Amino acid sequence: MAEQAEEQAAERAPGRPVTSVDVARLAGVSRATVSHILNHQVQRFTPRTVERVLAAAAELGYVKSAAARALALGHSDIVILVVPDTTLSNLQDVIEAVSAQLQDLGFATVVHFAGPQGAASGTAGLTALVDMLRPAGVLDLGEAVPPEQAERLRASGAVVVAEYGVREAGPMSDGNVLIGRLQAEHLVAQGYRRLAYASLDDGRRDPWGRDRAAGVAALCAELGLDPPAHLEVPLDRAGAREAVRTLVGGDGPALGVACFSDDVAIAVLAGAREVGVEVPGQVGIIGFAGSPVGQLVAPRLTSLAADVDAGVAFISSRLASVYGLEVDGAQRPAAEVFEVVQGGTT
Amino acid sequence: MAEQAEEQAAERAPGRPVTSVDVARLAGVSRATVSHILNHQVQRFTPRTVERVLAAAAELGYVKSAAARALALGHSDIVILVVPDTTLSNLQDVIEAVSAQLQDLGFATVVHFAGPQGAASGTAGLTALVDMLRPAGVLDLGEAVPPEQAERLRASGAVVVAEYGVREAGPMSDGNVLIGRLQAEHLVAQGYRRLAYASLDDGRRDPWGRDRAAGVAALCAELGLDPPAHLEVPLDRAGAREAVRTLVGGDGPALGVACFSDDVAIAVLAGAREVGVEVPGQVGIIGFAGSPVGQLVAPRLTSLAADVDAGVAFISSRLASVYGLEVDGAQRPAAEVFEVVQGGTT
DNA sequence: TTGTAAGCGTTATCAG
DNA sequence: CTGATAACGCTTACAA
Repeated sequence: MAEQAEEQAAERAPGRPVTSVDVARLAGVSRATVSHILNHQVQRFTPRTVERVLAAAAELGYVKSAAARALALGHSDIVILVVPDTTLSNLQDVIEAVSAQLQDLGFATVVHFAGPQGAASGTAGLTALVDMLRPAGVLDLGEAVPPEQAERLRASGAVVVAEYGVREAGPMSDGNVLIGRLQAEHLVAQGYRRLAYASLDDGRRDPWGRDRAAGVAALCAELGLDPPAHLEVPLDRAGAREAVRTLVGGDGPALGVACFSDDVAIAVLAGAREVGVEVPGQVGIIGFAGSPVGQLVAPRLTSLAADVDAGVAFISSRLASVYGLEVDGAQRPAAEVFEVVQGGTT
Repeated sequence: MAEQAEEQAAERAPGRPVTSVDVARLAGVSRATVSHILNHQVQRFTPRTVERVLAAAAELGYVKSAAARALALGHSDIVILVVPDTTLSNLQDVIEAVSAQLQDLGFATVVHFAGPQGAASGTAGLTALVDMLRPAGVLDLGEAVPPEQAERLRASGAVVVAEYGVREAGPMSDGNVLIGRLQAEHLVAQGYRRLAYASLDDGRRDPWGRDRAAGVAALCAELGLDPPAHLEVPLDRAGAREAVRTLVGGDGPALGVACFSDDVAIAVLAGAREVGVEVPGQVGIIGFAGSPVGQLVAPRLTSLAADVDAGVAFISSRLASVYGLEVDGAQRPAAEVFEVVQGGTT
């Protein structure tokens, strides 16, 4: 059906995009009728008219112009998903999951990559996008939108769902706290009584590290363990070596390290190898994401895998609630979303 | 200056955005004059008029409505970057590089992830997006847009820069051939007389593999070596083992493997370890991207690193030339963009 | 050198 | 039930 429609559209008007007047002509009604039927209640029209309009629209492959719609209405059905300047291993999966969920809610998603925080140009791109699209919402995956800009966007009428920052606690924050806690729980279960959190040090921002570390710290506090150390691990041998060396000084109890990602875990593993401490004997390592490459190194990584779909469901559910839409996803990530992949590093 | 302007705007008209008619009124000219001065040559107006208009615009904090502009112009300042359904390790770097470059040219970038080739939804999504946004351009990172659809989009008036496919040779294709050749040159320089190309087998598409392999093959032909074998490597232990086993049968000359990515190289390395062949003695491995994780495994990966910024500069330069903009980037990737990172696998 | 007026495609109001 | 008509804010011939 779709292919047929598109073919027809191509045959019909080479060069000019399909507009509502085309649909109106084909259906034998006025532009206003088309607009009404395509937006408001289909109820108030003759079934036959509705049928004709819908058929005509489908046949021509008609899509409302975002520009014109935004101009007339003041806002569009588009949601801008802002990706922070952060190293995210399974970024593609996350984006696809969010897009799919928003699509089910009737929103069209466009993804915008925020540049490095400093660059003035970075926020300019998003501003231009918001000005043009008047989006139904701006979803910030993690501190990509600075507070003052968020305010400016709200002033422009955009619904900014950016509660994921460290600044105000929200589901995103909760989710990351949970991740840290689950990693810590595994380490404790494996017998490690001294914990640490390892974040990534690669020049990019890390909006989630603090929450993850907080999750680890919370468990330590509950169990009466020492507060976890925090180390920043760069993805290179020398840096990893130094980072590990700072922690495995004396001959205290074995150290369990919860890592920001599998890449960081691999770095810690490399650092441990360089320093000459035994894994998992003296140091235990658990990564995050359960990425394939983690299973290819020796020894295989222990990692906390996440169900991406379920894990990001709450993001779209937030927007849905703003617009009063029904949604089946949970309001915040639960432990069932995660699962430990047992490797050889714990 | 900017803050001042915004404050004034806020004070002046709470609620309603500043339009060009406001500027015109304040400057004592017509809307047309404002538009002319703000867009075209400032030359053709009285310095005093120009001054007044500019001052008025600044004072009110006026910003052109992108929606209205798009509507009048027929297209927006938005560029859609289409990412193929491919596993790209440094995808984020590539996207950010392209975004930054386009931003400098005055475009706002949105990223569209093309679904699996078969899925009708994937191409339909892009079509809908193009119809909605009327983008200034559609940039295809690699065979994400099938030829028929590209034609259809062009018919809709979109500027499609999608010459990167294998179908028609272009800068992108050249670049990938070059990558394969440079990898092969390194392997040959290290003494390997039997080459192979290893692509990634993960269910996603691989738009660049053919060109990379062609680059390897070309060098082999020039040097009178046997044509390179081609193996598909999945990112898991068992699969990697099998892939390696098929190639290192007898006791022929040492085999040099040029890999699609560092992840694939790590998989080949793992496979070799499992099969029990020596690296770099019996098998030499060179990855691609020079990713950090490649330097953290043991032995360290030899890899062909790429300067992402320079490597993708030609993409934005293509669009710039279409719009007659000045750009300093080269028209196609050159060898200087790449550099071999010597590790322990060759 | 500057102004007038006709669109661009959609939505909302108000008649018929 | 359906259809004119008027915005929305900007660009751009064309006229003065």
